Amino acid sequence: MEYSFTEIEKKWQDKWKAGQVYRVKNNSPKPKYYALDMFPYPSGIGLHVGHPLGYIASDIFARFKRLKGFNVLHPMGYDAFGLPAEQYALDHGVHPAESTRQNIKNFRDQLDRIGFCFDWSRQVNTAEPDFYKWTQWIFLQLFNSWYNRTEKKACPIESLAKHFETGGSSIVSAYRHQPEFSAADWKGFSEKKQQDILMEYRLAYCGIGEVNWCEALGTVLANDEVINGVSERGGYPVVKKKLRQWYLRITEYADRLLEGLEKVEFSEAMKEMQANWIGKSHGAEIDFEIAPHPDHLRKSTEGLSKLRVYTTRPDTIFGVDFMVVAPEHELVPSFTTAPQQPAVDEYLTYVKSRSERERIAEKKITGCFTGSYALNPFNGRRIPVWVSEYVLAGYGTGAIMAVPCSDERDYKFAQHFHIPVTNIIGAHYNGKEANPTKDALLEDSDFLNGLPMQDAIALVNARIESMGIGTTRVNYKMRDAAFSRQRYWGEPFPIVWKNGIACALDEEELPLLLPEVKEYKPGPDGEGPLANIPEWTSKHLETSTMPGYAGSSWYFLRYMDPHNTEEFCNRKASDYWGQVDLYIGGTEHAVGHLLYSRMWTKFLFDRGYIGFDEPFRKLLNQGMIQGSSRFVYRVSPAMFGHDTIAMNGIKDLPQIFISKGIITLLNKGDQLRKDGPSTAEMISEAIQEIKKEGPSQIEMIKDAIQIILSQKFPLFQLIENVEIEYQPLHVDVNLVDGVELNIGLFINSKEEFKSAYFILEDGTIWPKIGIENQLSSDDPVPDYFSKTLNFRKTFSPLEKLRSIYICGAETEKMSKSKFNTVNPNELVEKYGADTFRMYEMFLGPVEQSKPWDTKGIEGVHRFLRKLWRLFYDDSKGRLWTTETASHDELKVLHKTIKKIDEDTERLSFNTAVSAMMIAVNELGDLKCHKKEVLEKILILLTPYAPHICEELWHGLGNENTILDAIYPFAEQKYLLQSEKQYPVAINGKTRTELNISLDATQQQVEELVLSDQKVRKWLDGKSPKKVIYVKNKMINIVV
RNA sequence: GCCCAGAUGGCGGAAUUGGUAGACGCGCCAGACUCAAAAUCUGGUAUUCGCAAGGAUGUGCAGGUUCAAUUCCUGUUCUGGGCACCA
Repeated sequence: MEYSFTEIEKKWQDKWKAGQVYRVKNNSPKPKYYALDMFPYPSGIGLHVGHPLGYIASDIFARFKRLKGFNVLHPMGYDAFGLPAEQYALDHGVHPAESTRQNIKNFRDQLDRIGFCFDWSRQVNTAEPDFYKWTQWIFLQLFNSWYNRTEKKACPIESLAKHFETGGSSIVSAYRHQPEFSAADWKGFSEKKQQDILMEYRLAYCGIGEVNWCEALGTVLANDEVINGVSERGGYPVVKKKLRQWYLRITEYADRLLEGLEKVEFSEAMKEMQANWIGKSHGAEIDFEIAPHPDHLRKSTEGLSKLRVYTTRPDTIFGVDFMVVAPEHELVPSFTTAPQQPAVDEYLTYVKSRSERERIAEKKITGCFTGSYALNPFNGRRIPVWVSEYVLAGYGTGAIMAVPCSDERDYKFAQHFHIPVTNIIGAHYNGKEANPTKDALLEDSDFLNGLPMQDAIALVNARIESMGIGTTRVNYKMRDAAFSRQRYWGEPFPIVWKNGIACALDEEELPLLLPEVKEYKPGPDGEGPLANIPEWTSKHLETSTMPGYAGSSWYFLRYMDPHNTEEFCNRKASDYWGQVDLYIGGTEHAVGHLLYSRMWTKFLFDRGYIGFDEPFRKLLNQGMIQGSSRFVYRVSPAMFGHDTIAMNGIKDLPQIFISKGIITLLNKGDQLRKDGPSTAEMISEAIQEIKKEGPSQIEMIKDAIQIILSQKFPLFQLIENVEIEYQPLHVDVNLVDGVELNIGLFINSKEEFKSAYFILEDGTIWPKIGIENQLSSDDPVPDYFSKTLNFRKTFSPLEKLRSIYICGAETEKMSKSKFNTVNPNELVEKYGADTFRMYEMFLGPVEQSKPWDTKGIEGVHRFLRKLWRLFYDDSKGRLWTTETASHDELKVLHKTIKKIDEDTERLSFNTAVSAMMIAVNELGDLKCHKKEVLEKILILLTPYAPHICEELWHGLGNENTILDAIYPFAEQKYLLQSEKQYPVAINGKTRTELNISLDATQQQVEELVLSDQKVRKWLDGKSPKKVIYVKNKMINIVV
């Protein structure tokens, strides 16, 4: 009996499907476990091998937990709204719903082949009305809530209105409305005014924000779509534009999002990233008077008398050498003096064309003096006020006091514009770079002189407060989340505008369906495509749609109760399932999706809709699988001369490809030099060699090209004295084995490659032509080729020179255009789903990024066949027996149980797979075919390779499914050992090994060790200073 | 630029708490079986010196702490991810 995986996998997938074995109920006497994947965006490219990495991990864990007696929720769905579908619609006129449906079908088909244990009856799709109805509903709850800072929770907006009626704005602690108003004021306000005020308090509110505006495309662009200040599509100019936008007041949750990190099992790196994103800082806002200037009288002087800055280092106030305001700062126009006007205007125009990313990342220092001076409140010193793009309007007050001696960016700015630096930290400042220390004793700092900076902070804060020129302040780097998109393919806002007031639709009116459109072009004035629909605009419905992260902020709750038409999720269901116990997905969601979903969860908790306020108990970040692209190097037609090409037409150009090693050689090793010093050294030596003979070697390559041309392409000729030129072309990785090109596949892959010629790694030509044709295998290699061979040997002494074509390799993001995507379907067809699953796990730790490489998959496949052969022989049939297992066999079994159990539990799947291989190897060596042992091995393996295990399980005579087998436990008696082979080191270097009983005492060990022959030899008569004996680890003798 | 992570043989990786560096797999080499191939099996495989026994070196780079460092600390280089409208 052979292991015919195709048959077996089909058989069990069908049976499992028919038996609905993965259905899970919302009640069970078993403890619950919720294992969740970040659901995919169903892109048109389909699933590539990177996607299933996390899914396989969660699938293994879900199956593992089920075997261990849990009621496991393991669902899957689609995050179906998104830009690519809309872009596809724009380009091809296909409705996003249609292309998305297609893509989902394709995804589902691909997923099914891998044999996941998803409960598909719970599938969600964020773009389906029965799902987004509830996204809209939750949005309305946010819209109808405000954040009560006293109670530290979200409360209904009606309660806020009541507060205003009774006590005005000052009795609530909340996001603060300016200016304050009394209860009487409130009652006197018009409805519009009241609503405008309430809007500012809502957790989902409408405001004005800046967007990347591309006039030519008539649309708003994501930062992602802007490259070097122009649109990615078309390369049109992009400027900032102010637009009305919806926001989520996530900043009100900043502290709770920060504190919540202590309650969850995220990696420290992840917590740090989130904490940095939230960016809580303690500092002070300080007012600086602006020195009067004749120009100021000319302009409106309102608000001009002072400039408010935010600083985390008030202690450095005597080191302020200049002020910087953001280009968008509202006071820039009034600060600018007449002589500086042209320069400032020019600068502002420049900044307007810059994306925020560029502004922060650019190493180039830019800025412009406004002409105004601020006055240091403590000593009246005149401080020039500059405007620069490195200060962002959205953070703090949009203005900073620059202290070049203690801040790196301020220092570089001062250097660049020749602003003198005041040193207030004495020897801590070396005059060459800023020192952000907090430990220095302050100098030249008036009343702070001699104080440690650390202590001065409080003193300055007290002083500014008593002077009434400032206040301490907690600030967050995090900004409110922009929640609207000027796009079509997203959830419509359930909002109607009546006389400029945003009104919520009634719950009965949900879902507000996304209407059909004829075109997906943007609407007028930066509005979305919905603004092009008269029936929509005539109802005064909001024309923006919600962003991609709306649906993904709560989808994990919907899985708990996916078909509920009355509620987004019944409280009983969410109480039963509770938090996601294990959430698996990529780090790229570290600060987006994970923060938003955490906020939504906290909000729903505040309003009593769910009973927990952190969605994910434990997070595992899977690494990104990168594509490893392969290149072939085509001799550039330019070498044959443009005239010749024009004469012969472009179609039938000779296709000549040069192998990588020779290309490297032509590059004089530049590429390989990067590989590391040892290789680099080696290469540089080789280069020296090559240089001696270099020109003639290059001539040889040219000769080879000339031979091909003259014999096969007589119309072409090499230009005299031409340099060798070549073009790297991406070659489909599926045509390459490792780095060796499969020439046969390659030439058949494209019409133009049919008559290609290859100069191979050893310098020979394929197909064989010219002089080689006249040689029999016994003839000596002609001089020309032997020279080439020698020359290649000096270049790369480690490599075997062979007659093969070696491709160039580079690691890049997987993408269709780079031909480096690998479709799991092909691998599943060739090796089976079980092999594919195990191979993805065997690649390395789940959380580690790595380039994809298929070449090791054979090993895993071999392992499964080896396992099969413990049960059946290909010709003899059944091997397994019901004999009683020996002690050695049981030792292997129980050691393996312990290892697999522990490794799976700690999500170390790659080492579990290798432990499995060791077990099968050892059982093979022991010729163990005993059911008693094999049956338990199958249970250990079934989470990883469910199909083969189910088949063999039934082969052993079991009637029930292995899915619900009882997980074996490791018995101590087979694991205990009485002695251990200790490594014995002398001065830290291992010199020998000794078998010593595990319960030996220090003294016994010392005696044993020191009497050992080898040890004595190494001691060489000297007496040891110390013998270190670490039980169960090692022994070290210090001489 | 800022934040986070990573770097170990020809390759993917192992070493869970500072304690034998290179488990397991790929590749490669040699052998067995075979008319041959595939499949399978056996042995070898970090580098270097050595016939061998054995020695030296070795976890990106430069230092440090320690009886002992892939692991901890300082600095540094390179690669990957994120940086707010891609998902």
